[in-house]
Amino acid sequence: MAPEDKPVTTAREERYDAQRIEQKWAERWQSDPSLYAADTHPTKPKYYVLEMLPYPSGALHMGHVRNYSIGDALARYMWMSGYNVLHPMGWDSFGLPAENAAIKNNTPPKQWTLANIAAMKVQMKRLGFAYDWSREVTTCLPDYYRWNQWFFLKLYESGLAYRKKSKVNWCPQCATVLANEQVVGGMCWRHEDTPVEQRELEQWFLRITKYADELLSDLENLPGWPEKVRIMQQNWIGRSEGTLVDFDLGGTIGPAGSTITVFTTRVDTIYGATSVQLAPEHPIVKDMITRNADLRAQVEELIAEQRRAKEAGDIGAIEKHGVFTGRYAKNPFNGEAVPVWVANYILMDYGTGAIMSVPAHDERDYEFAQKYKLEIRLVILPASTDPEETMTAPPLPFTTMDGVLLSSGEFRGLSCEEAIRKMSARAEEKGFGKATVTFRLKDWGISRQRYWGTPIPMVYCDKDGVVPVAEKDLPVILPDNVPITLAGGSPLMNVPEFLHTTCPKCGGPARRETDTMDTFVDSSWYFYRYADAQNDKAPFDGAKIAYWFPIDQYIGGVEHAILHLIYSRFWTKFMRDMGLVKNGEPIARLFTQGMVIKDGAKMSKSFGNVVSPDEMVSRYGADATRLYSLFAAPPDRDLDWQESGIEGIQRFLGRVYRFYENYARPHNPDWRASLSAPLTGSARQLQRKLHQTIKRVTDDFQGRWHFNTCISAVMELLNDANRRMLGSEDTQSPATGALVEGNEIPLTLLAEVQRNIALLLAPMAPYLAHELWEMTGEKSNLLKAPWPKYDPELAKEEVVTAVLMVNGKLRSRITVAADATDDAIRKLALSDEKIKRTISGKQLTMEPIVVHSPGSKLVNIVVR
RNA sequence: GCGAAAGUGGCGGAAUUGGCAGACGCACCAGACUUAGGAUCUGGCGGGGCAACCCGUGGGGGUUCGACUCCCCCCUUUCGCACCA
Repeated sequence: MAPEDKPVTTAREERYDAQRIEQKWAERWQSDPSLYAADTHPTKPKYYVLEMLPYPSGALHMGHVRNYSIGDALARYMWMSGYNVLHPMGWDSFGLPAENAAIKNNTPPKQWTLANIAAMKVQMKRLGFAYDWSREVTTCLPDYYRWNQWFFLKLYESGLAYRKKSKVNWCPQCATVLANEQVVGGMCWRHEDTPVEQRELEQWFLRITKYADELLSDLENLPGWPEKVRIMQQNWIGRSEGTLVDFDLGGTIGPAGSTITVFTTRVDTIYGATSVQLAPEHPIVKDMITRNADLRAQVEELIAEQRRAKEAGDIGAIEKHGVFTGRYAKNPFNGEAVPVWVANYILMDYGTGAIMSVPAHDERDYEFAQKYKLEIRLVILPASTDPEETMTAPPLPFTTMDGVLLSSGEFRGLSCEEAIRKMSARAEEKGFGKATVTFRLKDWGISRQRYWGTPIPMVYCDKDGVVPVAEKDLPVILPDNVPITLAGGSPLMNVPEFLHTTCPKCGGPARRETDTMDTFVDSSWYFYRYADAQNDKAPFDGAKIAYWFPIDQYIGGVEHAILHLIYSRFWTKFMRDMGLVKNGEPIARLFTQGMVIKDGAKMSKSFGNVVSPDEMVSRYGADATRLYSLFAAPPDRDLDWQESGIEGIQRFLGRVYRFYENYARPHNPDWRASLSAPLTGSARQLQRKLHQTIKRVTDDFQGRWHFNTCISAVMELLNDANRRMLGSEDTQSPATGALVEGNEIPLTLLAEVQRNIALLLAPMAPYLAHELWEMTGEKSNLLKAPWPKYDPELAKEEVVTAVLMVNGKLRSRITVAADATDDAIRKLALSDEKIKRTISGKQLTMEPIVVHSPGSKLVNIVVR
């Protein structure tokens, strides 16, 4: 090797300076706004990768960084794999915190929000996330929310938006109504200590229940969704097949009528019904108790009790109470009159708010009947019961469907399943009931008595009633400079210029709806807007949706499993029925990442364990921050943030950098030459390691997304390469790091290793990877450089370690050829000195077992 | 109560299909280079034992030549649902 071919050795003091490198590349990237733009005339296959858009609270937190690091790694990998990638970002920017900030700082919500967006965008750019900012969506701006209003009009036209007075959830802290989905264990989803109250209000609802069946059944078509999320949605929808049965009260009681309709999933047990139980808030109860002050007081106590339990979040645990109303209702199947009770364990908002009580075959009814000494009547015999021994009935209650009806008139002897079918049919035929399906899912109440949201585009006219705003008059602009208070009703009521308008129908004076929309409306379709963000004629162009949808990969926290993700699915189905889109589901694959925790608790202000991304970036760099968030845990698990861990990653990046610094020789003509002759010895081993590493990283990007193991694979490769480059101790001073004469690693191989490490790190640590790419003399843009391919032949081992076991215990190891036959391996194993010692004096009980696994072999010798 | 996931060194975590338990990193220990080291490099690092060896993946049983991995029972933690008729 000629002296000038010796690698340029730089001073060891030349350290990895993340700030310098990241500054340099950030400037280059930002000078080209089209760098991350999706191709609008695509010839390549598409890939739409999306991370949940943030609420612009003012600063990113580590959960965001983790979320976006995963998404960005995937987007960059897909670019390198030759896809036309759509990777957008936006702001879920309506919502209460802006109003709270307005009160606190005396800053208008708009100003506060837009300033936060600007600040967070700077953070995102500093972190190097590759977003197509030309498609940015900001939900609080009229060019977005006008389409919320447009959709609302379409929903109204289709009868899917309606107004109704009803009991609604009210958070006194937020001073607004909440959707059912926003009530968590009786508490407000934003204020975990604030019990939700019930208020009677006139509200706008979206008829999500129209799609209840489809929302449920289509879960089957989402194999790319986590099982957990599908189950949560399934439970939330809560489909339940059953029967409605009318129990006659023998004369009209009051305005609410003369019958009680009960809902049951087990009509087969109806001959065992010994009472009817009503929810305390059932309308007919009022009519039953008007003349009895004592009864009235007791029922009021039941209502209060239920409310308290609901607010405490432990409904389900309260002790069962009830009162007898003095009335009887007739069971239409056997004509028997059973007592009517009011009980605190009956919920008004499920089924009909009335049940038939069958103590022998329902645990709750059993408990209640025991307490109040109501009759318990066995009407099902489990199939396992011996008919000869009917006297020894099984312990009550039992709820098995695997049984036969007993004492049930003409239905006696039928199986439960058959009985349910026949009895439902009978009820319908005789006109006292029918088979039915109920859902737990309720319509989505979207009215909010708040300022910072999309105005609902409706007008109230004394002459024409409720009138929608004309499409051409959209958007209904949310006025600026509105005084914000948390007292009484929407702040918009106090803005005369907004409130007073003219009726779109008659032109007479009218007033506007002053409630605004739930912010979950904004996020129900925002991802469609990314496909056509500049469109001012329509929310989007259908052809563009047809190309990009469904979203190939959506990434976010599991806390949105129900709220956002069920609303989004509903919105898509509605748009499909409008003919606006062709897909019935918005998201093909969903990934829910784990939380970021520290010191055993979720990072939160209240716990005081928040780590600021800005601080991490300025201390360790964006690459280290991102890479650590990928390295510390598999992405679906919780991540335990440890400062020392990110230091380790920073050291690793420093080692990578020095590996290029120390061995950089872009002037060598051999540098870019490809390897020709087959390698041997140490070089061959390094080459093998390289190809194995490419395989491991590629497999993970395509499969499990265990970036932690990807990164460790690259670490191993680097360690291996460094060791081999340093050579043996006697010829090499570790301090200088210079290549030495006689080193077995050809420069072409070294160059190949360096090129590939840059490629493998490109999705996860983009700044450094770009710098390294340049250091190797590459001129092309790493962002779209082809992802490396491994050669299975080169990855293959030629000799492998065979593990020798005796009776399943490790005893020795030998090296054998990778293609050695089982017999040859057995022979070698049995002649191994250690093995001979271990098995001397014992008998082989069977032929030694030989196992081939990738990269190794195993022999188990069974002796006695 | 129901459902789901998890439990592996001092710590984060690896072991992709039943086949070398502890990869990789952190922390720690020793050494090198140094005026210095919170830089860098080298080596060590589950427990016990001088050693041959023995023990070890929450606990107990089982299947198997072989179990972190499969089956049964139990314990703990986290999450979701919770009187849904």
